[in-house]
Amino acid sequence: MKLNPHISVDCVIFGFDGEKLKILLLKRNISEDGNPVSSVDYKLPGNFISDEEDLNTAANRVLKDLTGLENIYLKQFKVFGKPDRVSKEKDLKWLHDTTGLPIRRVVTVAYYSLIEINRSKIELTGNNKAEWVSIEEARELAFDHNDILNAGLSTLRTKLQFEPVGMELLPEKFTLRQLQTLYEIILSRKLDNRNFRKKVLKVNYLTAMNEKEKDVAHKPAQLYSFNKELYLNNFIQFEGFQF
Amino acid sequence: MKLNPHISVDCVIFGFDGEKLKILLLKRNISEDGNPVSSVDYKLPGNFISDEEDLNTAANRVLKDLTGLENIYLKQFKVFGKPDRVSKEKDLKWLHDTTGLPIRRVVTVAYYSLIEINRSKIELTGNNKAEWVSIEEARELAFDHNDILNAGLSTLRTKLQFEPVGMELLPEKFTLRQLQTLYEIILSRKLDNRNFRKKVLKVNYLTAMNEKEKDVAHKPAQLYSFNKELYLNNFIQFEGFQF
DNA sequence: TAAGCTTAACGTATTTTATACGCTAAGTTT
DNA sequence: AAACTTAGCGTATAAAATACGTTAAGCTTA
Repeated sequence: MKLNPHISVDCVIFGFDGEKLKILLLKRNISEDGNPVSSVDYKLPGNFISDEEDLNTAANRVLKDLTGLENIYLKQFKVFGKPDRVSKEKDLKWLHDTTGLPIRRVVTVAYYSLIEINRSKIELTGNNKAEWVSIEEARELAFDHNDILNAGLSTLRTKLQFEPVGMELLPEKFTLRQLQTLYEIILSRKLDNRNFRKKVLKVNYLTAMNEKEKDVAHKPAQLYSFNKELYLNNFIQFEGFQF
Repeated sequence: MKLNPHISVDCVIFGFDGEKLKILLLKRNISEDGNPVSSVDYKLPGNFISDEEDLNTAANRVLKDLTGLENIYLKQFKVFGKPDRVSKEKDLKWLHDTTGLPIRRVVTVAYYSLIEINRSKIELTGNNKAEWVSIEEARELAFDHNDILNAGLSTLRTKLQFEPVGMELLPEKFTLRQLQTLYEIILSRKLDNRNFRKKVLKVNYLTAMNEKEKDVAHKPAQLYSFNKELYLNNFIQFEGFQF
């Protein structure tokens, strides 16, 4: 029996809660026959794509179905396509086909997405329960999803050096401290706050709001917002903060 | 009738002849019924992949079948997958399937490759004739191959800024002048030769040979080679020349 | 209410890196 | 031997990255 190749889209969805970098995973608590499973299983959100669907459309659909959000930062970053992808027996139960056949080979187009964690209304019902998991805890994923996650994380780190993508993970109004903490966490190192501030304020696409931080036990900081249009207009090839 | 998605691998193969940046294209001179065609048609080398084949393996196979070369710089850079990819009637004749059906949708995993132009023994026979075409002349490609080519070129330019990939396009022994010319052509601007030399000689992965240029009508230059192992060992995340 | 704590916010000195440009050397061609 | 061409070394200046000092503004607590 010859099986056709199937194309799926998987998304590494990043979020930031102010302290940790997180990713949105699907947790399988209950096996298909209704019995509880002993081992906890996570997988990246994803789906097979239909013949008529554009890849980017499919990725956006996965994101919308899960979070309810649209027009979100979402970029393709790699394709995974080993034919022996499904090697472990237990992984087979994750795989469905419209024909009901098990799938021996899947080509996965991997996307990474940056979303503001509080805007997402994640789906808590159903068999696949969505959950924000911090990077350190996100190990032991199904299939080759660990590889995909690591590749996505590496892409995010690299991207951050050359394009101001950090703002996508923050609320519309944010302080420079929040931005710096985010950079520090993604890059895994401390940054000098005075130099960070200098570099960041040199660009013109950060607009100071007429507003300050509230309910903090110290001097409240100025709030800023990211002017995406202004950034895109001045964008030549690369622009961002290099640390 | 429901058609299954098909996955193909297309390669943007770059070469450098000392003066121009070129890409390896397949030229179709004769139509399928044997009559000459009026319009010249080019396409990128590529192939459909079988169910059992790894994507990278498939790309390497395309490269080897065409040039006879193995272990060549070859990197995946983007996936193209609009369902309406085949829109023009004339493009249909390029598409085959093992079943003989026309293909309505193809997902293409695009690779770019850097090869030393003189090492390739390209296949000059057969219906699809391979030809090195300079970038400026490479217009009017079949399907969405123009998009793929442009994306590949953009990837190469960006990559060059951060990793020393230029050497892949040069012979094993090369002069700094050759290297500079290559950089100038890919980046489309003149570089100061004294500063270029300073920056390039600071790295440790360029080894001076005990040999000089020959048969030139001026002072012969020192020959260098690229020590790939040394580069990869010292490689942290990015290293290269930024101009 | 004053002292102490925390983070915001501004500034300066130093080092490193990038850029601009002058000049001599070693070959070939005429 | 003079003219020509590219190789190859150096220095002076500008720009960017880094290190670090200091005051300000609000909150908490004694």
